[in-house]
Amino acid sequence: MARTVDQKRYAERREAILSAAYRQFATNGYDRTTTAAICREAGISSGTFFHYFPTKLDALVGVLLAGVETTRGELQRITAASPGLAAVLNYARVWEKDIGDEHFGGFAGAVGGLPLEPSVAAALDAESSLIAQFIGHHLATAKKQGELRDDVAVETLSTWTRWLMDGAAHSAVQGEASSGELSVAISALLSAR
Amino acid sequence: MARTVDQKRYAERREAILSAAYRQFATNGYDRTTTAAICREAGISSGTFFHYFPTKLDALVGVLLAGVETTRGELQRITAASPGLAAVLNYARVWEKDIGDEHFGGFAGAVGGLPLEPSVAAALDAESSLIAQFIGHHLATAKKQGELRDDVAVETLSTWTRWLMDGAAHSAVQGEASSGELSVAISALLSAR
Amino acid sequence: MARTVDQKRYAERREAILSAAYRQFATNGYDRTTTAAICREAGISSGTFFHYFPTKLDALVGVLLAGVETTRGELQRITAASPGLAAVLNYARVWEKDIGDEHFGGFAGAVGGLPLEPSVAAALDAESSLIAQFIGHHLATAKKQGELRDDVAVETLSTWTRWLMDGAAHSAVQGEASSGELSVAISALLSAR
Amino acid sequence: MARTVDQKRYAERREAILSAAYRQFATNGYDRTTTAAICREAGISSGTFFHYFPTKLDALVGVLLAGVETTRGELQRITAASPGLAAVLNYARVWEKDIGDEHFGGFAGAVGGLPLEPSVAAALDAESSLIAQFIGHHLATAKKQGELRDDVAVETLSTWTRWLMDGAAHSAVQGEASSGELSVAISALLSAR
DNA sequence: CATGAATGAGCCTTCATTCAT
DNA sequence: AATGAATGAAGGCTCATTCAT
Repeated sequence: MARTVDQKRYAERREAILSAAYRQFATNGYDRTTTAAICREAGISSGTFFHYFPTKLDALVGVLLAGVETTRGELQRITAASPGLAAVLNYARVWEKDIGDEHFGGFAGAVGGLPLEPSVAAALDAESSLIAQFIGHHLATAKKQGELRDDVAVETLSTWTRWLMDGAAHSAVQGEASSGELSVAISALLSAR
Repeated sequence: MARTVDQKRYAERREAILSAAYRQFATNGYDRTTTAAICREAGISSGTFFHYFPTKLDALVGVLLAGVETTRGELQRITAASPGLAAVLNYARVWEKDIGDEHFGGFAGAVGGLPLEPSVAAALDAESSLIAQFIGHHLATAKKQGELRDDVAVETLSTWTRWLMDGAAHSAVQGEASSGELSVAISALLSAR
Repeated sequence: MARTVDQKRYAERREAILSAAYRQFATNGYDRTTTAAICREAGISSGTFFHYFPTKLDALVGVLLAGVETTRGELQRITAASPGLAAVLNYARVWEKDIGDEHFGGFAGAVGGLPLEPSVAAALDAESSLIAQFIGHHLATAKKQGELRDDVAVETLSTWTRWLMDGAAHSAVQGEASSGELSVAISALLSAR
Repeated sequence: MARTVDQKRYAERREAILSAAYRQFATNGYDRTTTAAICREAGISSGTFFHYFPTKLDALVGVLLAGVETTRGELQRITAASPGLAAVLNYARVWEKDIGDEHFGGFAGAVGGLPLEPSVAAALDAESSLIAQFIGHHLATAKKQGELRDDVAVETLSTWTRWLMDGAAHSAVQGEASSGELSVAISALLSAR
């Protein structure tokens, strides 16, 4: 029983630290975020921080991997609900909401500025692979169903779709809002006409 | 006479420092780049560095503004050579070459990770405004000439074009090459069919 | 328990740093005192120094405020022991001993040379107000008891008394000893004859 | 002829640098005054500064020695005009005006904060010896003329007089004005009653 | 588990002085 | 004489990490 309580307490605290770290990284960038600031925001001591994450980089990787899990869940949900082009467009809408988050841009920048540490690169790769695979899979289905234009290979269309998503994300970081436009753009680019 | 020599010498040295700073920022990120490393790479002393750039941030802004001038030159050249859709596609090819540069990605990340200092933001704005204006101008011309699809407003097409460019840049940063594809994608997205 | 020990240890260490800082400031002046020198003299690391005093200026203010407390204590002791003119003369003797200290002059100079930072000015004000009030209070009593000359207002006599004290301090800084003369001078200036 | 012009030009420029240095030292203290700031205020280049004063310390000594000359002149003037106690009181009035100068305090502090360099100490000594000798001489005369109290030795009265002057100077530095009071205090302390 | 005092390497920046022109 | 670019040593301060309690 105690074990159960401990594990719950442990998980909650870990979550709290991750959340604090995310906000700090997003606001100040990785290098300018001090572990002390994370501790303060999470309401813990520096020693405690160390219990959960041996190094600052571990905390960043933790945030990143948590993001991967969230993404995985969203993709699964969407896959279950709608196949083909609709799935991709639905995810574009989710994406658009994510990149509109006040912290998204800062966090993306914080990570981008890093000389790619292997563990960070791995987490980043995991996330983008997940998405690339999702798009590839559903566009292949869409192709079979004749939903896509015919003059360009599916693989190329997948790449272009990701470009639009990343580009929209970049715009969002610059503070240019673009509500609802992304899925329209993707549709315009991919659809058979 | 001495004046002429001095100014030339001054400009050359400034250029050399800027170049060294660019490579360092690109490789290690802004915060992890030490002024000592820039000095070493430029072959100058720390005192000389601060003679040219009072602070590390000033050096970054210097790099950025030099980039703006380069971009301005390229855009003028292209504008003079080809109007309308062709101009945009031509710049897309230049862009594709730029983002393929081994340092481009690192430098973009280095800048992105910064809590936007006003001077940095201003330089960044100057560059993107230049490009946005260029694209807007030439797409408007293209519209008049019937080169563009009719179902989407020109302003929207401009935004989508920038999305594709930024997205391709992001891909390049991730190390995914995309030789020649960008202009094809833009053409596919914009062209009247 | 641990708490008690910690607080004691903390206070002792703080005291040791303050003491080292005092000697350094007195010997070399504020600007020429390096935090490294204070650390060396106190036997601590640079990090520890900043754990106790975030900036070098904070250490100076700490020294100053500790001095204010010492002065407050002396004045209270003297006030309790002897009222009127005697109290002032007794404090003059304490003052004479203080300014004879080998470090007094240097420290006074170190502080005087500073472009008055608000926090330094405040500490300095606190000390001189304490003394001015003490002198004013006891001379007023002396006046009532007919111990003072009658041709000059009490407030003026207070000022003059402080002038003699400050002047004697200045002499001491210049290395001119003046054992026991200050209280005689004050007495000669103030007494009813 | 050219020689005369050169010498005049040299002297004027030296004067200008000294004046700029004085204001800078007074405003910011010796250590915090940069040679660059002195150059800027004097309207010269760093190289020129070096022609006149090989080191920053030399500039300070220059300022100090110029002050000694000024003081010497004042004392001679007063000595010629009035002997005995009157001379001392007259100089007290001059002193009071000097210490009221907006830069006096700062400059005094700037010098006081220095770890006594021999050349600085020498200049300071020269000035205070001048004054001590002046006071000693005129009080001896006053003694003979029966202008002084009888219960204290002349040497002691000289010391006390300097204490009052230094103390008043200290008050002035602290920003407490004391117009006209100093000579009254000295008179009250010294006079036969 | 939790705490927070302690460490010390490393960074940006300043500035007196030199010297080629 | 005058200039101002160049130097480089030195200093205050930060912060990730450790460890005794």
